[in-house]
Amino acid sequence: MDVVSPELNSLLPDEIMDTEAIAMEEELPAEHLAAPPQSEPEPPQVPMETELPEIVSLCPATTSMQMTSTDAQCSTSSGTQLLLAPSSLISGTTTSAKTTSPAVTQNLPKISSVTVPANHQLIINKVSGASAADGKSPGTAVLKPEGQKLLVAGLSKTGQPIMLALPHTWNKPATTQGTGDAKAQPTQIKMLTTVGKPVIAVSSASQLMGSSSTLQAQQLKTLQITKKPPVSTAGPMITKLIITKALNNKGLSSPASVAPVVTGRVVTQSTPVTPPRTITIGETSTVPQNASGNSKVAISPLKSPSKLTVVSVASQSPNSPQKSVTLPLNVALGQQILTVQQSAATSPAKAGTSQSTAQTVKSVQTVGGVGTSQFKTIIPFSTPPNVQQIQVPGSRFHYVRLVTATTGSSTAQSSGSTNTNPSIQPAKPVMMNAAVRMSVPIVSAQSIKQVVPKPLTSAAQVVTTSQTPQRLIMPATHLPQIQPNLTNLPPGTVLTPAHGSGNMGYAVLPAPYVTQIPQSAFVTLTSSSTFSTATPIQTQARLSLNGLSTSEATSRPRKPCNCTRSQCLKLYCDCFANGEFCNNCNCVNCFNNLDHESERLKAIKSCLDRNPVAFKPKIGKGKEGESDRRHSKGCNCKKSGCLKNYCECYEAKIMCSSICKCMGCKNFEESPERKTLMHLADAAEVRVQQQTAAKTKLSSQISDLLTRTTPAITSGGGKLPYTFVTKEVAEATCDCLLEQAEQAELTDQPQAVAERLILEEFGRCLRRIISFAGKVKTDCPINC
DNA sequence: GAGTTTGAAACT
DNA sequence: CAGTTTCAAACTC
Repeated sequence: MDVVSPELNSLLPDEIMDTEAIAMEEELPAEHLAAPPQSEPEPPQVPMETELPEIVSLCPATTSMQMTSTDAQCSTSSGTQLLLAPSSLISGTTTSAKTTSPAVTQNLPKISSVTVPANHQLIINKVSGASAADGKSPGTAVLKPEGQKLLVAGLSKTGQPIMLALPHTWNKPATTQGTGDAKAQPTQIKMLTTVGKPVIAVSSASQLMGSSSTLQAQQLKTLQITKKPPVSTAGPMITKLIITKALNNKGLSSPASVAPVVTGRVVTQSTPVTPPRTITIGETSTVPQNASGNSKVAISPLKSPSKLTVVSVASQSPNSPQKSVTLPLNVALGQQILTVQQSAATSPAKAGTSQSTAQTVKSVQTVGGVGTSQFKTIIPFSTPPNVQQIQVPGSRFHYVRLVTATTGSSTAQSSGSTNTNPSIQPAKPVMMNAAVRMSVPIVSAQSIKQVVPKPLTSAAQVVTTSQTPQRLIMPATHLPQIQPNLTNLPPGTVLTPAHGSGNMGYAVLPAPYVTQIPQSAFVTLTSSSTFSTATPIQTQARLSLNGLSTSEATSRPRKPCNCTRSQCLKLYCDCFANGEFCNNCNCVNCFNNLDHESERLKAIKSCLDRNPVAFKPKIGKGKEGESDRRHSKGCNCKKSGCLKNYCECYEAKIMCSSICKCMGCKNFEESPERKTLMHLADAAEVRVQQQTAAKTKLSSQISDLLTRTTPAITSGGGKLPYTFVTKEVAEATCDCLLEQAEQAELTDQPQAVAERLILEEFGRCLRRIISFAGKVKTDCPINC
C-alpha cells in the first residue's frame, strides 16, 4: 500500500503550498511558519494557562437537573470546569476555591457561574488577574448582547479568559423542543482568541440539539481555538483549532430533554514552571432517548501543559464513539495551527443546512509536552478506523496511525465524568501494538498544520479489506515545495508541517488508507486519552485516490522485501523506501517496525539528510507541457538496455527521458526492441488473464458440480452415477459398442451409419448405467 | 532454489 | 562530483 501514489505526490507540491498560504492568510503570520525546534525551550509565559480550576456551567434552566447530573459525571476530573447555560435561563452561582495544583484543584474546583438575562450582555470577570490585552478590563469577558446567546468564560490567573458561548438558539429551553425544525441545525463550538485571550465559543445554529424527535440531521459543531501568545521572539503566534463536526441527533425523542447541556472544564496547572498546559474539551453530541438531549463540552487539562485536548464523547449509545482532539498549545511554538474540519454532505460553510444523517466525528489528539521530546499526536479521522497521530518520544517525527475503534467501552472519560485527572499522563507515549496499521511520521511534531477532509457526498462509508493491512511511514519533511490544493487533495488528507531542517514538510495521508483498518484492532491510549474510538467518523473512504478507486489503492499489497543486511532501514528496502513498515516480509533483522522506532526515525532522518526528497516518488510529472510521467532522476542503466526491470524507468512502465544517463538505452518511443517487448508483454499478459479466467471458470464449474452432486451423495447415501462406471461396466459397454460396430460392418452399413449406431448404443449403455445407479440408490438408500 | 546480474543506494 | 562498495531485486539456470 502506498502512502501516496506517484500521481498524487506529483501534485502535492503546489497543493500543499496553497494550503499553507491559506493558513497564513487566515491565522498565521508568516514568521510563524518557521516553527522553532522542538527542543527549543518553551517561553515561560503561556497564554491560556490558568492556574485556578474553574467551573462554569452552561445549560438551559429547564434542564438544570440534568445538567447537574451531567456535571456530577464530569466533576471527578481535576481542573476547572466550565458550566454553560443559556443566558436567558441560567442562574449562576459561584463557588470557587483556588488551588495551586491540579491535585488540589480536583477536590477544590473553583466554580464560576453567571446569570445572563436574555438580551443582556454577559460580562464575566476573571477569576484571576489577567492583562487586558483586548482593551477590556482584565479578567473580563464581554458577551454580545444578542439575546439568549450565552458566553461563558473560563478564566485563568494568567489572564487568559476562556469563554464558551452558546449561540442564540442553543439555549432555548425545552419549550422550543418538539416544535423545532425536523432538520438539525449545525452547532458550532468555537474557541477563539482575541488579543491573546483564548475564547471558547459554543454556538449553535440549530434551535436546539435534538429539538425534534424526528431529528436525524447532523449538527455541525465547530470548535475553533485561536491562541495568540503574548510575546515571542518569533512574533505573535496564533494557535488555532477548528473542529467541525456533524452530530447526529436522532434518538432525541423527548422534547423536554433535548435542551443541550454543555459542561466544560478548564483545569490548568498552577505551576508556572511547567508551561505546558492541556485543555480538554469533551463533547456529547447526543444522548439516549430517555435522557436529556445534552451536549457536553468538557474542557479539562491534562497533566501535561501546553496541550489542548478536545474530546467529544458521543452519545447515542454507550457504545457511541468518541472524538478527541488534543493539541499542544505551546505558545513558544505558537506556530501550531490545527484545523480539523469535518462535515458530512456539506461543507463546513454550509453546515447550517447539512442534512446528512451520518454522524461524523473527527478526532485529533496531541498529547505530550511541546518543546520536549515527549510528544505525541493522535489523530483519528474516520470512524471505524481511527487515525492517530503519534509523536514518538525522542522523535521529532509525527505519526499518523490508524487503529480500529472500540465499542465505546471507555466512554465519558474525555468529558471528565470519572476523570481523576491526576492520573492523566499525556506525555506518556502511546504503546503501539499490532493494531497499528499505519504510521506516518510527520516531521516536526511541533505543530499540526491542517486536517481538512473534504465534505462527503454521502454518509460515512468504510472500506475494509481482508488483506493484511499495511502500515505507512510517510516522512513529511523536506517537501518544501509541496503546495496543497485543498480542493484536490483526497478527503481526509492529513497535512502536517515539518520544521526539520528549516523546511516545511507535509505528511499526506489520504483518507482511503484510513479505511484499511480492521475492525478488531484497538489501541489503548494513555490513561488520559483512552477515548472510545468507536466514533462514527465521516471517512470519505470511497473516494478515489490519484485516479485509483479506493479498492484499487488499497488492494495493492506490496511485495515483501527480503532485506538481510540493511535492517530495512535503507532505501534498498522497498518497504522503507515507500514509507511502509515491513509487514509479512522475509527480511532479516528488520528494524522497519514500531519496535525499533528510534532507529527507524534516525534512518529516515539520515535518508532525508542525504536526499530531502528521498521519500518522494520518483515518478512524477514531466516538464510543463509534457503529459507523460517521467523519472525524477532518470536511470543509469548500462547493460540492461533499459528494457528490464532493473531499469526503474522500464519498471515504472515509462520511457527513458533526457535526464537518464543510461547507456544503450532501448527504452524510447520508437525503439523496435521496446515495441516488441511491449507486444510480447501484452500478449503474455493476455494469456495470463485468459488462463486465469479459464481456471476460475473451471474451478467454478467443479465447485458447482460438487455442490449439485453432494445432495445425491449425502441424502441418498448412494454413489454418484459415474461411480458405477467401473472397469467391468466399461468393458461391458465397450463390448456392446464393438458388437454394434460388428453388426454394422456385417450389414455393410456406411461408416456414418455405423458411427450413429455405435453412438446410440453408447447412449443406451449410459442410460442403463444411470438407471441402475438410481435404482441402487432407491433400493439401498443407506450407503450401498 | 541457488547463483548471477544489475543498477540504485550508500559510502569514500 | 566521481569512483567504489553495498545491497536487494531481477533474472537465469
